Amino acid sequence: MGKSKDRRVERTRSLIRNAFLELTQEKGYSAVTVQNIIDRANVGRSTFYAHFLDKEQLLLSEFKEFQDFLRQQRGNRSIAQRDPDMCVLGFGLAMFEHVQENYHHFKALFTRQDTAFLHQQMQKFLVELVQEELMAMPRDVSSPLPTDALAQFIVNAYWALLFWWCEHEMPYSAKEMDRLTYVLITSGVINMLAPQDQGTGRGSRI
Amino acid sequence: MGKSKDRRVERTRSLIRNAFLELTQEKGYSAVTVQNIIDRANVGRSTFYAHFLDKEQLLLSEFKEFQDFLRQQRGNRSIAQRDPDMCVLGFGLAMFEHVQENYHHFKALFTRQDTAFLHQQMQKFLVELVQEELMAMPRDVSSPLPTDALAQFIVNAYWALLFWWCEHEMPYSAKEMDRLTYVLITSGVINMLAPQDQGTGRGSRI
Amino acid sequence: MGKSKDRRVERTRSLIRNAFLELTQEKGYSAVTVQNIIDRANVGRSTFYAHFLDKEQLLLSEFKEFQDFLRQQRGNRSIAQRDPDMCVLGFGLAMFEHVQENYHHFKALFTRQDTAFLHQQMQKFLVELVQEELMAMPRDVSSPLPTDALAQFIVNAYWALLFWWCEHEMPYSAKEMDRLTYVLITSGVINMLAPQDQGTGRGSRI
Amino acid sequence: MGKSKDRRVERTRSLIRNAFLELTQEKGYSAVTVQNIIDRANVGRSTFYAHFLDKEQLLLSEFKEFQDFLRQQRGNRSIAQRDPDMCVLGFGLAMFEHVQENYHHFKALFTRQDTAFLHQQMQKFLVELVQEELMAMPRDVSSPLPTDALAQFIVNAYWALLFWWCEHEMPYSAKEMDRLTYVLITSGVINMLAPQDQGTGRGSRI
DNA sequence: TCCTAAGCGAGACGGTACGTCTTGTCTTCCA
DNA sequence: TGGAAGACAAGACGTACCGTCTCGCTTAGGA
Repeated sequence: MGKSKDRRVERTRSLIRNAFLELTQEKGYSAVTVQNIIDRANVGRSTFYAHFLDKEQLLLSEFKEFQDFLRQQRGNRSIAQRDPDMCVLGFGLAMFEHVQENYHHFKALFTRQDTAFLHQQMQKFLVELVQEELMAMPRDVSSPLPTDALAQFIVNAYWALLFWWCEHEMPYSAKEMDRLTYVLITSGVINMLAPQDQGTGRGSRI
Repeated sequence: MGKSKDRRVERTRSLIRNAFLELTQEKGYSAVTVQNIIDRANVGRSTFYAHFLDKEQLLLSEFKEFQDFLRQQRGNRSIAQRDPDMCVLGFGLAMFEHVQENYHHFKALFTRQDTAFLHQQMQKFLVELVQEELMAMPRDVSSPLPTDALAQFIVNAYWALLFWWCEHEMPYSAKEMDRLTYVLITSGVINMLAPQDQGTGRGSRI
Repeated sequence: MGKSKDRRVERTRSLIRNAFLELTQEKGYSAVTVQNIIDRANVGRSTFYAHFLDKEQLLLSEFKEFQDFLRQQRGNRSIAQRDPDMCVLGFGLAMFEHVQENYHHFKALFTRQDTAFLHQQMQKFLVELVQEELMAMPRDVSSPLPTDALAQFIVNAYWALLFWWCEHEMPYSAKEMDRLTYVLITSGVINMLAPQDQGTGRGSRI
Repeated sequence: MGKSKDRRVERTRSLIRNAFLELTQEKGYSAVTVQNIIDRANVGRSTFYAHFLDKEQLLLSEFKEFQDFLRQQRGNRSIAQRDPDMCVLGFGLAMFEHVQENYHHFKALFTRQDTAFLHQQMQKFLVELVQEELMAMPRDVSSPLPTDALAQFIVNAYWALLFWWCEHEMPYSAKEMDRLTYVLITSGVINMLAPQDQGTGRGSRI
């Protein structure tokens, strides 16, 4: 009863994804044409369109699993809660680590000025993720900024640092980056400029 | 030496820019074609290319004046320094106000998912602006993060809030937005969640 | 010897032929795709190609039996020869009658401007048929036109009238059509314009 | 005021038509792709489609002038009428001659089995031409066949002989072909088989 | 005031990539 | 294990834009 599918399907998808990955790293996302991809993958034009709506969706599909992975970090909260620092921003370390592992791929996608839709898609996803967490937290209702604005800020901070990190060939470890970002977000720039009290001793994460 | 120029030149540029503005607001940047623009402007195709390199540069040229305006805020520092809050982040209020004044234009450019290059261009510009300021500041050399990373963080924070503000039809005044962003950046999220000491009393701006 | 084949084979061929017939009548031959046929017939793609070389051959195969039927009329000559009119052009009446019986099918195949290969195939077949007959006849060797040209003329005449007949929803009986065509071919247009001697009394058919 | 058009337009159309002609003769009509044509003509794809609806219309447009030429033969009737043979079927000789002059082009278009639409288009045109003439003639209203059927017969006869002529590398002169066709049409096959009175002495053409 | 260089509209053009379509082959799976 | 189902490569199609170009017409500004 298991639908079983044709084994070729997975092979073809794989050929296409790999060809795309290679080409993206070689020439940058927007310079790659569908023709390039199918030539490299030795695949028919219609086959490409049978599997992916277009080049954009192909890229986004690559990030679906990344998103699932990040979302899954939230599931680990029961463990995370034992470590009081591992809470709302639990996805941070995982994200830095994942990017580090697939450095070449992300580098190609971050340095070029195309792929904006990717960034927006990812940020939108993260905003939702963070927002859900924020809403679940007990917090002062008189807070001046709505939750979504706050989430926007947090995600952008992470993204900015992630971007910078990639562009500069990862001068810090993933753990350090996560830590630094966390401090910036929670305690602000002050601690970065005049690190008198280092901010982190202040209590549990957020 | 006074080359005097043909008066028609300015007229033509204006026709093109207006047509472009209208169309962008109607259909979003990426849906507008050069053909659309020249039709609306009643202008020949070659005329368009005589004045602008392409559609992208046309948009960027619109932002050149915005950038000059923002850069100019730095020149006002002598005055600003009397108000200790008006320092490195002096461009903030001006930016919120400018966007507010040209709301419809910015709204079209912010809500859609195209125009990534614009955002990147603007952020790159702002990063440089902020970075210069940061470098001019006396600061602890042992600061864990390099200046450009810090600038990246600051600019992204402003941009994230600006974006959010536009998307939600400006629920706060420009002054309030600037204030909130400032607090987020300097003192972190803590103050937003549990606003016990409001953060601003902590000292002069950065 | 009668290995009975697989009954499914015949069933499948039938499904395909019927689907094809329906679709041809609905949209005209050339608008029908192999995909259309197999969808309508609930049959796999390879199944189609297992049974027919391609769409064209499928149509031609439909006409094979028609051709056999027409050729068979020559076999009836022993009877035909008693009627001196039933000779070389003996296939004529049979052809008109057959078309009349399968009017809807032929209508679809004649009115549209595709199916040229069908017409050419049929005409080629008829030309051979007629030519054989002509060659068997005792005739003046000094005849100005070669036999095949003559056969070409004769067949085209029949086909032209058949075509016209179908297009105009068969305003005459099959017998009348055969008679008229016969007269046109043998005695020419003269008799049609000024039918003084009606031409048919001139002797036996050709 | 005189439209004058761009001179390039005519040049481009010419390049395309020539490329098409060459290719058609080399590989046959249906084997020629639009890409082939524009490659050979050194012309952009969109340019092709700006000038011609598609490959089919390109071919038909080539025949428009042929049709005009044939129609024009009717205009010569005032002269024709002095020669009583030159009347309704006046287009015949002109047609055979024209085909002879452009033999290679027509050969390519007649021998292959793809171009059916061309034949039908030309026949439809000729049927109308002949029909108009027939209608203008004083004739017995009791004629058994409608004018259009008669026209169909006449045109098909001409076309059949023209086709045969081309396929066999023009074994007769254009004048002879016209004569033979004329006799077949007016007096029927009888005269071809037993050419006792050659038929032409019978009076004026039709 | 005339003349001439430039600005301009109009739009043809070569070119590139797109997403759709159909064909005939080839592989997998299932009864 | 033989035949149905359908995935696949191949490649033509017609469309949409792009940025370059060639025209003449109009018009401003210097002579």
